Amino acid sequence: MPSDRLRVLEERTRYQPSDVEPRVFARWEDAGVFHAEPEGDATETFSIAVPPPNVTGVLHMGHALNGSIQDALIRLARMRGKRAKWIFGTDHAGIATQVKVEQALAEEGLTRHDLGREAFVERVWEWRRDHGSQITAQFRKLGASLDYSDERFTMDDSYAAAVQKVFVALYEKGLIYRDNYMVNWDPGTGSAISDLEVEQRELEDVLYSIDYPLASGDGKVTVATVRPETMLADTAVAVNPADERYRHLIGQEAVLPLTGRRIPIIGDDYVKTDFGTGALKITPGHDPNDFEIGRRHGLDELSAIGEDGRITELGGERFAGLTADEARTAVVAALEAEGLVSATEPYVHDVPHSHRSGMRIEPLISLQWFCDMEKLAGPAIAAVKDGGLRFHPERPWTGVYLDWLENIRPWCVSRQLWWGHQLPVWYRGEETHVGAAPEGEGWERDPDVLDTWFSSALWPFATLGWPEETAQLRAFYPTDVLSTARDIIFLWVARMVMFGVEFTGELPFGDVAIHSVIQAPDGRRMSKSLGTGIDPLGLIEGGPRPPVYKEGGDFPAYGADALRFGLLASSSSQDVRFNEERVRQGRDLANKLWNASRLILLGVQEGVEPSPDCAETPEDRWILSRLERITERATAALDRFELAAAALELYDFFWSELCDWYLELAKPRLYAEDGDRTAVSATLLHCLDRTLRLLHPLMPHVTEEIWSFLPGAERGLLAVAEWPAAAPERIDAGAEELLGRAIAAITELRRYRDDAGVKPSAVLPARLAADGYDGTAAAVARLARLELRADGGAAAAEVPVPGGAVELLPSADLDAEAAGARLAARRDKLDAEIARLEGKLANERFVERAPAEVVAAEREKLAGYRADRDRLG
RNA sequence: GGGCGGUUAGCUCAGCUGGUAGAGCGCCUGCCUUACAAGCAGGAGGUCACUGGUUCGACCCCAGUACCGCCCA
Repeated sequence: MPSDRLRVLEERTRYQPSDVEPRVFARWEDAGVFHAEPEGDATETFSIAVPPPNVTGVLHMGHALNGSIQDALIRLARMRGKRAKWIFGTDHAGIATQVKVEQALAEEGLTRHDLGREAFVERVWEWRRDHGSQITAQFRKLGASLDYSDERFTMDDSYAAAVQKVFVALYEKGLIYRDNYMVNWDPGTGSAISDLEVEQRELEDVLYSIDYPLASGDGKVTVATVRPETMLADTAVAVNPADERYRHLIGQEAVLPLTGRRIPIIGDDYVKTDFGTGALKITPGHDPNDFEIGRRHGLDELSAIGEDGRITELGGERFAGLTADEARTAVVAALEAEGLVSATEPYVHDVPHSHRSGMRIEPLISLQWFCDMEKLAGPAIAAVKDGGLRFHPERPWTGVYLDWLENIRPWCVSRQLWWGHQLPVWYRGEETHVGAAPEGEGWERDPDVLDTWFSSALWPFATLGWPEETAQLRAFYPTDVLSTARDIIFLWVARMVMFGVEFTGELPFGDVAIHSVIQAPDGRRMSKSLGTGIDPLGLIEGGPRPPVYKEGGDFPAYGADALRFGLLASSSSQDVRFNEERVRQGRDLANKLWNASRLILLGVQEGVEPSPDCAETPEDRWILSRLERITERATAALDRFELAAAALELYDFFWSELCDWYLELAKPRLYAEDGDRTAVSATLLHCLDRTLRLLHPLMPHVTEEIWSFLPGAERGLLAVAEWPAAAPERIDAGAEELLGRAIAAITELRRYRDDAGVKPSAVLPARLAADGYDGTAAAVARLARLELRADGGAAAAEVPVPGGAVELLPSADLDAEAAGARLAARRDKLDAEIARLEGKLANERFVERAPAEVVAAEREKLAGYRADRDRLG
């Protein structure tokens, strides 16, 4: 009779995550297991700084996967007895948040300019108060053991102080400077954005060939361009000095149509002779490549398009004030009127677009603040080369990281936004002051804010109180691991490393775990705007399938453990398509765990506690041996950041070895009415205890819940139970060999029965004529449904098994003829194998050159096949 | 233009330092066998993209080709 404590186990034949998960999570939080004090014994610490999610964001599949990975690592460390802190917080996400609040304002018919800067920023803070905790709640639903009691925000006062200190320090070192430089102007947000926020999109444009008359009056030079409207700001024509057609023109001048301006014809290797006409109009003010060429040749930098996206006074009365698009039409018309457009052709090319607003980038020369990254990159490169910083998997990400750093470009860090860290820069006339607000009259603060990524580059140490020498900083910095997707290597990883080394003198983390980007099931990018996004909460709690699923219907409530398992099991170094089946596999695993636990916990002898020292049969020794092997393998996989391998190997062990074989083998002893069931009970409980520990980092809720039913003295929470150390001395090769035979024999016999059409319930009389079944014969007989006898006369059929055969005796349930087809097929297969091996072994070169153990193994295989073949007759 | 990755069962993906390929789902046959039908037993299904090379032996190493994808310019 189960005690009251176990009643729920008896009643529930299906595991219900929705009942369990919130309850278990509350237990962890109430016990304070997520919080790590920086003080205490000198035991080891372990920390991970969560890549801060956008404060206004919602949990997406990337968060869910990354959260599952980090949580597994943190939980593993916690179980190892380390003071494990998963640093929690959110990012103010300048552009994204500002856009969101502006959209809300728009619904009231307002713009941020109606409110003014101060009121607008206050509005954003309000928004943050109202919506900022959403993603926190979602991380909790995932079971993430973040230290929620110690939350950071990149706009906290202390964090802002850190940002300012970094800015000022870099400025004083000359690494931050103000310059007129070409930037990616995003007309959508009205701000400059960094190179990393630009994405290339393929677009069909028209390539125009335009004639520029030579100033000498003697002929013309024809240039090709997709942006004719920028010609108003042309300051040169360039040709390749190696180009025979044009070489003689270098040094001459052309007359810029519509304006009459005379511009030089220059020679530059950049010009491709086989593209377009081989002559290039140079517009340093509106094209990044032209900008570089312009600087090389000392050309003027004119702006025909302003920050408002309209033609400047450079366009004269005819064009000034037009949008760039309108100007294109007008300029082409004007050129055509003068007969200067000599050709047009469709042209498909990559065009930069804002990752933020989706609008086409307008390259402009603009006065911005830049960070010179070259000096900072040196130590970041060295960190990888001297092994202090390790990527997992090493390839190809180490190379990607190094390539970027080795070709690093200045970083435009100012943004024309209101929400963010306003630059600590003041101007008065020609004076510039950088730092705290200056004394005196007439200073005006630079209205721009810093790129959000500038502040997130400080995340691993600013969250711990830097620049103050806090206890937290001492205990938890450097952090141990940064886990993220490949698309964030430059945005976060590299910059965190650069700033970490520069300001703390230490790498912010030693290991970088790069995980898959999860694509939509149809292979496209997962994105809300494409309608290809899948909400992780919909999988945890159930809900309608999003539009990517044509078949529609609802997701069942798979639960957080199922989602975690599914994501971890399908994540590798490659990008992967989201696979609902893996989540289902996770749910099935949770259910199987629940039910295996029911079998064990409701079946064991009362008062017995888990113990690995009670083996009394070969199968006991076998499962204890297997348990040590999986412990070793799973631990190694986790330590190598191979979460998928850990998940799948644990699944395999639990399902295919523990459940399919050991539980079945143990049942007779477990159910025995008389006698002492201590040994089998203790061993079963030990198997369960160990399995729960091993699976806990991956599936924390279900394992914690089952843990609470394990017998024994006050066990405490699984979340802080000890991670098992592998005990190699329990590996028992003899038992593994013995059970390997038994399992193979049972499988062989079942196959025979099935092929011979024997009723599943029939128990066949049989005689064992094989060696190596000491202590397992009874189990073989039971699981293959045989009744073993010593006599019985002539066999009706022989089934080859390792070490010999099982002779099936005549009985009403056995129609030996029915197995004929199968036997014939098996003979054929054996004949083919024998022929193949004979051929291989007859090859002198193989016998001579292959390692002796390989040859011996092949010989042994051949002998085995021949013996089986003989038995089949 | 430069670089990186992929191509393995119907689908989604594993496959460690070369020794005749695996999982989940799907499919077929049987099972309500007292933990689990979200289950159990058995089965079918693969010229590992293509072409050469190295090797006793290649999914794995090398060279090239095709297609798909990503990053950088």
